[in-house]
Amino acid sequence: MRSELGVSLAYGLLASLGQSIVTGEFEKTGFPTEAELCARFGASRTVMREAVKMLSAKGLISSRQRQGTRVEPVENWNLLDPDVLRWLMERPYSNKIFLEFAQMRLAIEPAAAGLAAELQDKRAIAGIREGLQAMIDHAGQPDLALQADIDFHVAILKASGNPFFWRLKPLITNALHLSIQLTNKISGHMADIHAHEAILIAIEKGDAAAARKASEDILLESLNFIEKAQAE
Amino acid sequence: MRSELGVSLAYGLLASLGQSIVTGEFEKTGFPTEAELCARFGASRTVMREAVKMLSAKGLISSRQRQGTRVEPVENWNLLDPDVLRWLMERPYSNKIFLEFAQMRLAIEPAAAGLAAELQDKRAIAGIREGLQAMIDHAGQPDLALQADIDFHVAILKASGNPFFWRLKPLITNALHLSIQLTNKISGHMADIHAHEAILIAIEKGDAAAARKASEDILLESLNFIEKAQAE
DNA sequence: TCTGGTTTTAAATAGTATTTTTTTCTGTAA
DNA sequence: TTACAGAAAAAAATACTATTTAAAACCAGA
Repeated sequence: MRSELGVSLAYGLLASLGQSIVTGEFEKTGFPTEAELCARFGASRTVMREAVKMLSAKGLISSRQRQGTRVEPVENWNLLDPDVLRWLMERPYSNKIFLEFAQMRLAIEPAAAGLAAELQDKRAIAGIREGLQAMIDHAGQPDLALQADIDFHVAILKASGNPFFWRLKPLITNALHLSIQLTNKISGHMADIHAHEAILIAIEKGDAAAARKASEDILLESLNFIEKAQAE
Repeated sequence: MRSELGVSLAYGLLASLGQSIVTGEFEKTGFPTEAELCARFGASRTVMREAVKMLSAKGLISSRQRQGTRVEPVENWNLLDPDVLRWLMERPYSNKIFLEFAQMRLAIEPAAAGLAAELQDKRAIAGIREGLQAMIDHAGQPDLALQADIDFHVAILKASGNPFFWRLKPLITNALHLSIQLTNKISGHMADIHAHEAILIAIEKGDAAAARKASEDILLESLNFIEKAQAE
């Protein structure tokens, strides 16, 4: 059996099961046995086991002989795994995750901006500038502007030179995608170009403290905005 | 064929291959084909494919029909995956990763301490206090003291109430394990109990700014220490 | 408490399907 | 006759199916 859309069958099952797990679909019933899963999806046991193994590699489930497979408690999930993060986003989101994202960004991004100012990786800094320029160029087109906004913030992670910061890219990306859904509800809101530019200028000058501060300012403003929107 | 030590065969292969990948063992030769891997490890194709699928779930490799399996560039690895992190640690470490860990801790931990002060989760704060007490009790025993130190810092992540912070536990744990190897070389060095207590007190008082500051102080001191040690 | 049966995952084995690269062949034009 | 283009065939690798056996853990009954 061939899955839709070019993805392999195992990856299709991975995505399907992953989403089901994060939406709590198996909370009451428990995770099905291999045989049940095969029957439900019309796949062979081998390929189903591959999907199950991938899920267990991401911490979502664990299997033991005779006992079956069960969904792990959320605290064992690899929340920073790009796939897990995406599945979490694809379900109807709660206000809580909004706040959690904002808190993470507030920890990560100013630090990354500070490191970028110290490291002075010209090539990476050029990437930040490109993001800013795209934000300016596409100010009228929400979709493109959002992508440019994301590119800008992600470029800062990259410019930090620390691969661990860089790996938080999916989290930042999702956070921005989410927050735009919220801010778009407020009429006429758009990203503050000048505030973004302030980060870039500080990084280019090599002023780490100013870069941290400028990044923090944007994020606090955004947090403020989120809280106001949620109060309504 | 049964693997050593009770772990299932697939997980044994996962660990073995994972380590080989992060140590760059396949850089020159390219990743072997399924058939070669089976021959080398004396395992069936099924179980080998399960291991390979888990590795690809962690971003370390990718497979395509006809083309074989290849190791992904490092930037695609899920560095924050606990397994990947552990494999990275099990290879001879470089000074670079030391610094990268310290940078991450400096971003994460003060933020977590600040959130913990705001949230006032009494139960979780009690966990921090237990860690501190264990540090005091086992001051003379390096192994136990290290574990207590780790427990203390990890408890702060938990007390932040943000599951994304909590998920960075493996990173903090590894960072502390690594840094103790370094600091132990310096005669008579031991964790500064008073500095740790300052974080706890600030959190208990609900003083987020002070908690952030106290956490930052410890980490900067530790960073300082690392730089001094590396200079030698 | 032991023992045997049952259930469920773990692993092995063998074979088919699919995809993509490489090679080979062939026909046509110079 | 040679050169080249395009088509066809072959090959190599993973993707998937099917089936069987093994091992572990639980449960029931003696």
